[in-house]
Order: sequence, then C-alpha cells, then structure tokens
Amino acid sequence: MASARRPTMTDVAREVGVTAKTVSRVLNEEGPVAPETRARVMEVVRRLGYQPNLMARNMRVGARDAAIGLVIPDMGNPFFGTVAGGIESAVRERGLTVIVGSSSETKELERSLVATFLARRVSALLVVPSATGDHRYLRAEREAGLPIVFLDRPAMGLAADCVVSSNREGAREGTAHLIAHGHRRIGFIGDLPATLYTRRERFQGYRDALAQAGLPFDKGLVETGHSAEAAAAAAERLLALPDPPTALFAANNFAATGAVVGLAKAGRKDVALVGYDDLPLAEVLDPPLTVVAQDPAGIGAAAAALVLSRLDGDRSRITKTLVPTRLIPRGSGELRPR
Amino acid sequence: MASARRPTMTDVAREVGVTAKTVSRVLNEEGPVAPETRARVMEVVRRLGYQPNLMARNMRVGARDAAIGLVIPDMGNPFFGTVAGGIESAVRERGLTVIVGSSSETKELERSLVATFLARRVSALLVVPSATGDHRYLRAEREAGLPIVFLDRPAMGLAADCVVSSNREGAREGTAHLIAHGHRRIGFIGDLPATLYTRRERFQGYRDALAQAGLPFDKGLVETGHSAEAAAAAAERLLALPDPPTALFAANNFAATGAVVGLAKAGRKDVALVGYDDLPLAEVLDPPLTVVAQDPAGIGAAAAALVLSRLDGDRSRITKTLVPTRLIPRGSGELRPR
DNA sequence: GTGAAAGCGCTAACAA
DNA sequence: TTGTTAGCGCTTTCAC
Repeated sequence: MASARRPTMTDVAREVGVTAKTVSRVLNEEGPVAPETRARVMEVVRRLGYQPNLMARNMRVGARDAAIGLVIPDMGNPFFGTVAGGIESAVRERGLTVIVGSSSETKELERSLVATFLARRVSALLVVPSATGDHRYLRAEREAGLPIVFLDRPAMGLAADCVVSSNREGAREGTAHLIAHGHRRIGFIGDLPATLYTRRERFQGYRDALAQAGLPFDKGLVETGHSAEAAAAAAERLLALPDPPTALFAANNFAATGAVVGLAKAGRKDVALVGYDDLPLAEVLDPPLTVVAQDPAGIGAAAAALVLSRLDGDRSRITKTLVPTRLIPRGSGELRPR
Repeated sequence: MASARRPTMTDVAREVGVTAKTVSRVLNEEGPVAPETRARVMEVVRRLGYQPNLMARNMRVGARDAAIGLVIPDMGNPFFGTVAGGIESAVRERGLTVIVGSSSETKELERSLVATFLARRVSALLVVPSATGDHRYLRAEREAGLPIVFLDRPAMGLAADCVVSSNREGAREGTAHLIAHGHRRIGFIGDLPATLYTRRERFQGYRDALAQAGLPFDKGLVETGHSAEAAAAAAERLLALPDPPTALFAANNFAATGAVVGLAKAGRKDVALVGYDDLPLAEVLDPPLTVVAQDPAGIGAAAAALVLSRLDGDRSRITKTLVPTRLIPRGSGELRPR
C-alpha cells in the first residue's frame, strides 16, 4: 500500500477515449462540450476518484497559488485566533485558502515564514509584524505588485497597507475613564518589549489622558510583563509602592488577566482597573471588569477586504485603517479612590 | 506597476552564463559545483531577488506539497487555537507548513476544505471532524497512503488514526469529585449537538461516576448549550427546578464560562461547579473554578508526531491516542451541599 | 465539438 | 564540473 499514484487528467481522458484537453474543458466548464461527452467524463472522474492537481494548474496558468499567507505571533492567543478566523471566512468565498504560521514574535521566524510563503507564490501576504522586525526586505515584492497588508501593527521601514486598532485613542479613553472617577495615580501595565507598536501607542494614549487632565506623569507607575504571570507580579509591585496607584490600566489581554490575578492575590478589591481588550469572563469577575474592547474579527475582516480589493487591481494609495475600540464600563473602572 | 514577472531559474542561469541545472545544483546543494560558479550564482540570485518556485519543484519531484492540511471547527476558540499552535511548532522543524481552514462545525464546509487540500496535494491531513460528518469519502485517500489523523474526535465510518482527550475518564473524575464532596444531584451542561463525540463521551463519564456511587440518573438534570450565553441560561433553568441540583458539571469551556455567568447572575455562590477544560481566569473567580484541565498543546503535539511518523513510513496499526486530563481543585468543586 | 503541439519552472537521468 | 534532453500535470493556442 505504498502511496499509489493518483489518477491524472490523462488517465481520465484515456479511459473516456478523449484528449486531456476535453476533460479539462469539462472540468473548467470552458468552451463547448457535447453533453454526452461531458456525462461520460464526469462518470469516469467519479469512478477513478480523480482530483485535479492544483499545483500543476496554477503553474501552467501562471497564476499564483490560490492561498494567502498569514503570519501571526501566536495561534493560542484568542485575539489572533479571532483575527485569523475573520480573515479566513472573508477570503474563503473567493476561493482562497489561508496558510498560517506563527512567528513566536521573533523576526527570524517571521522572515523564514514569509520566505516559505513567497516560494509557494501565495497570492497575498498578511503579516502581524514581530516586535523587532524590519520589513525593507519586502520592498521588491511590493513593487512587483504582491498585495501585502500588515495587521495589528504597521510595517517597519516599508510603506504598505495596514489595519490596526485605534490603540492610542482607546487607551486614552480608558485612562480618562479612570481619571473621571477621581483617580490621580494610575498604574500602567504594558506589553514587552516596550518598543512594541501597540505597547507604545497605548502608552501614548495613557499619557495623553494624563496630560489632558493636567495630571503629572510618574515613571514609577509604569510596569511591564508579557505573560499573565508577569503582569500579576507587576500589579503586586505597583501596589507595594510607598505611594501606590489607586487604579490600574492594563494594556492588553494578558496584562488584564494578570492584573485581575494580582489584585485578587493581594486581596485588593478597592483598586480600580481598566483592561485593553475584552475577556470572556469579564462580567463575572468581582468587581466586573471594565474594558476597552477591541474588535479582532473586524480587524481580520478589514484586512481581508483590503487584500481582496488589492487583488482586484485596486492601485489606490496605501491606507492605514483604524478599527475602533469601545469602552465597556462594568464596575472595576468605576471604583473611586478611597 | 502591474505584477512584474518573477525571475526564474533560467533567468538566473542566463545572467550567470550557465544552465538552469547548474543553478539548481547550487540552490539544492546537490552534486559538485565549482566554488566560483557557486559564488557567481549566489550573487545573481541575490541581485535579481530570485525566489525558487516551490510549486514547480514539487511537481517535478513528484513530491506532494510540503504542507499539511488542518481542519478545525473554529479558530477563535482558544482550545483549537492552542491545538493548532502545538501542531504548527511540531511540524515546522521538518520544513512543513500548516494550511488551516475552519469548518464552522458543518460537514459541507469540512468536506470542501478537505477537497481543496487534496487538490493541493498536501502531504497529510489533520481533521477535527465536524459534528455530523461521515468520513467514508476519505477511504480511497487513506488506502493510497495519505497520512490522515483525526483530532479531538474520531472519524465516522473510517478506520484512521486519532488523538483525543480522555473525555470519559476526565468527566468521570470531575463528577466523582463532586460526589465525594457530598453532592447527590448534579446538573450536566453539555455541548450541542448531543450527538457530538466529546459531548457523548463526557456524558458517559458523568453517568459512570453516578453509577459507581450508586446515585440515580435524572434526565431532568441534563442541559445543553453551545455558546456561553446558552449555557448560562441552562444553568439558570437547572437552578430554577423544583428539586434543583446542588452542583453542576460543565462539559466544555463555553459551558463552564456560561455556568459561571449563570451562577453569578443568579447570585448563587453556594452551588458547586466543575468545568471540563481550563479557563485563564479560573483561579480568580469567586469561588475559584475547579476544572478538569485538558492539554490542547499536547493533543496537537501528539497528532503532529503521529503524522510525522506516518510520513516517515510507519505502517503499523491504526492507533487511538488518549491524551490525559488533570483535575485541578480550586474551590468551586469543593463546596458542600447546604 | 475536439485534438495536437508546445510550454509553465523545475529536476531526473543521462551524457560529455 | 557542467550541459542536454525529457517530462511532472495541466492549459494555451491554433488547427481541424
């Protein structure tokens, strides 16, 4: 039972007593074919279990692979999973499949994935850039007309389409919400590395809110942690400060999870908290978690729509799409300082 | 700036003044090539930005596509996302890429995804079967030697490798845990459709535990809901029963989330709860959520290992791998009935 | 309505 | 050490 050879179009043709080209015509519903010929072809196709070879077809047609390559940092992160789902369902109806790889947030892996995708001649590239990458190496591809869209974060050193959350405005709104409830010392727990685009933008939003309210910025209130565990420890450190914050702004889903855990461990139900990115159990926490909700499926859908229009020949200017966020007050953000 | 033609191996060869075959030899590090020729080839490759065309290579080599097709029900579900991540990292070092599609739990979509993958001549197929599917249509492929592994749920009507969680034993253990804490009326909230493999297995485990303890089975305590919202409503219905349960077993992550929400809405902190599948915030809930934790990355890794060994020619008998679960007592499962 | 020949980009099997 | 020829499975082009 060693891998049996799959039947080819020629096999089908021989069996029917016609030429490969005729079979091709039937299968692609192209040009005139006698109804009875068509029927006989279909019958043999079924009997032999013939499956057209897409690789061969694409090659001959000179078409690119009917796939789009997607690079995300981490599949297990539901944020990126949902983004990927949004993309997949949007492009599927166009007959495109999605090839994914995860970069684990390293530029080396990202680049090797991109190289694999390019070698496969994918029709388009969708990339969540890794934190420290540089994307000048994609310039030639872009100029050759390959649609490339960056997601969640813009490219570095390359002018290209991108679709991102309204990070800065969302973070500003979340922080302003805390300020509106009387807080003057607000801790910030951000992602790692601190140079990460989303981290920087959200940090700017945080500072915008402070500035708008005329509040001083205290570097000592800024903490960092990439995992929930690290964020929990960060929250505990902030609370242990001599002059601790009365509220926390957690700038991503892991940070929010960690902050909740950290507050719980410290037994502090009096500290206000706003998270960036919603969590499934947010409403049943004690207190229920106030968040700045992102729209991951919307980000995926927007990126997919952009890629499809580029594939359709849209040569208009490069765009930067901001997908809006939404503040959802649930309780934890409305606590007032003691 | 219409899609410029990518340089081919022949373009490189002409530029260097050699034959395509020589370039091929350099790029594949195959056979003897004069060092200076190699250097010149590499230089031109770089200058032209040449990218080998994998489609053409695979076709000529008669090799299948260096990709494995993965069908999952839903990318946004972190359970499947983590499974996918486990697979991807395991196969990447073998130079394989993962092509994913989501079936949305429908057999039609699953089948069309599988057809796409087969047309692409993927090297192997990894499928989380949709709830109601029938997989006899894959028999020919299996017999032709294509490695096919089913995940999370076994195939229907087809003898094939599969990797699943130890659903029945895990559910038995979770339920027995509740019984050990004095509960005699335990509600079951399961997935939809009720014919779903994991739902049936976990339900069996639930009944096993009851039987072992000599407790009666009450059909009225069995509820269903696919989403967290539906599960929350189910929990509320159960609690509103004339003779309500004192404990709940929620048979998947959405059910567990929903049960937590439902109990919170009803203001019931006295009802014991055990969830199947862990949740990120389980430990900070009030009370902290006791779960039967699955090992999604382990499931992915096991499936990947199996596929790789099949690709390496392992023709031994079909296997069914059970990935163990682990009971994590945190509080909600240890509440005693009033 | 159907077929014959050529070729997509690459490599296997030879030969030189 | 390098080149030549042929062909993977399909579609294009043109002929019948």
